[in-house]
Amino acid sequence: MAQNLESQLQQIRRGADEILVDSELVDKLKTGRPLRIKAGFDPTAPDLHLGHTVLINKLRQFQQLGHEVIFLIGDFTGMIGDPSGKSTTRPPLTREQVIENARTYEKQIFKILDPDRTLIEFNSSWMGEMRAAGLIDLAARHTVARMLERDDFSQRYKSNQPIAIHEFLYPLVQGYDSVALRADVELGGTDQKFNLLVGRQLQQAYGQQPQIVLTMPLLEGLDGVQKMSKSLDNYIGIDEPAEEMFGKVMSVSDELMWRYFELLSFESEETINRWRDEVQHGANPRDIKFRLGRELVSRFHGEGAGEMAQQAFVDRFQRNEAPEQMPEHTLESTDGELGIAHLLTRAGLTSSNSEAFRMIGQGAVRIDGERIDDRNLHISQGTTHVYQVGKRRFARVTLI
RNA sequence: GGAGGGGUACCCAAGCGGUCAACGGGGGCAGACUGUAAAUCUGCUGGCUUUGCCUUCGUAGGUUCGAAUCCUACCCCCUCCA
Repeated sequence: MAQNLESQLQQIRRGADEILVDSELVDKLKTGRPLRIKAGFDPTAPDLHLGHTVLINKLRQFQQLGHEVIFLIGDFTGMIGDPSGKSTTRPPLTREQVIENARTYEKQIFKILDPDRTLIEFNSSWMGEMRAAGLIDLAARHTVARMLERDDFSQRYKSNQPIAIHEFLYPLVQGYDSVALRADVELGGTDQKFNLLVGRQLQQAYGQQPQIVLTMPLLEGLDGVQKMSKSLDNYIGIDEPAEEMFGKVMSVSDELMWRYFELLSFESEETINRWRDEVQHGANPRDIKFRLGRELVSRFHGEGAGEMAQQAFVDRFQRNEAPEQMPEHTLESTDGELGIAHLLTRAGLTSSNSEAFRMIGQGAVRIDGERIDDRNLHISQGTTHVYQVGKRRFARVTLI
């Protein structure tokens, strides 16, 4: 199972932002024993998106290289609330929320990780046992000055915003998790660097070899600029319908596509480089993007789902066909008919009559595939048509 | 506690008595084009019983023929000083 050192290192480094300390990683790999790879997840975000999977993919890679993966669900720390990058104190989650979210995590990650070679741990299992004396002992191993090195803490401290004592405990507890698990390597996003380094420091304080810290970049969202996040609505959720997911991948710019390949694809770097080369020599980037879409959709929706999603995409956007599945509505007419604008709005295709009129004016509205331009069109009772606004909004409406 | 600056549409940001449903940018949507829901170009981006009407510029009043623009009070944010 163990591959030669150079090849392992090359794979591990792929996409990584930083490896601290690289030479120590080499030493650990040289021992030939399976390393214990830790990654912690704060169970506050039960719906994973592709941004989260960057880290999980890296875990999978370690797994395939024969190492032992520990997926740590921070159910205990989740009750504290990670202050990283936040300017204000976060409200803690309730016990029930944490447990609920943790279950969702477990369900989702095995679309990527091999369940037989993944150890799932909850940090409540040791933190819940820890007595106050233990916690104070832990707190004694780190200093306030070092805590204040962290940028967000120092910002808040300087600008006189409150920092509750428990927020200092978060990095300590996360670091202690590495002690409890005897982690060899810990993965995290670049925003986790400080916490990960506390782990190194604590491990040494408890007489262990410090873990290697490997940070992964935060994946850019669909806009290509800001990090993928739900609140910015620039994300691809791993639970999204196949066609939706495929479409969103296709909407990624040609440039950003390569970033997605690097961080999300399981194809080898050589293969990806070859495709990049092909595009430079005139190949259509769309076809390469198709591959990415197929790979990702199949990963989350099962073998063959990617091909089907691609076919649906081609039918819809290249041949301009209506999708097979669309919302159905039955609307009541007034005086035996209904104005087109009202119909579109009541069918949910436009958000207001004014918008409906605008769409008609822009030539965006089709009935059974025929473009209409009469804003005063009335549809008569007893008819069923497929109404379309733009390329993506469809509904089959029956008027009674 | 003192001094000053500011709150405008999804976001940023102009406007400072009528020509303002409100410049510009971002985002979003649509159209064209296209080898893609890439890129590029163009348009749209309050509502309605839609070519006319109604409601918006922190909140509530007031002045005026007429206010986002002036006045009063209140709420909220920011900067500096203590």
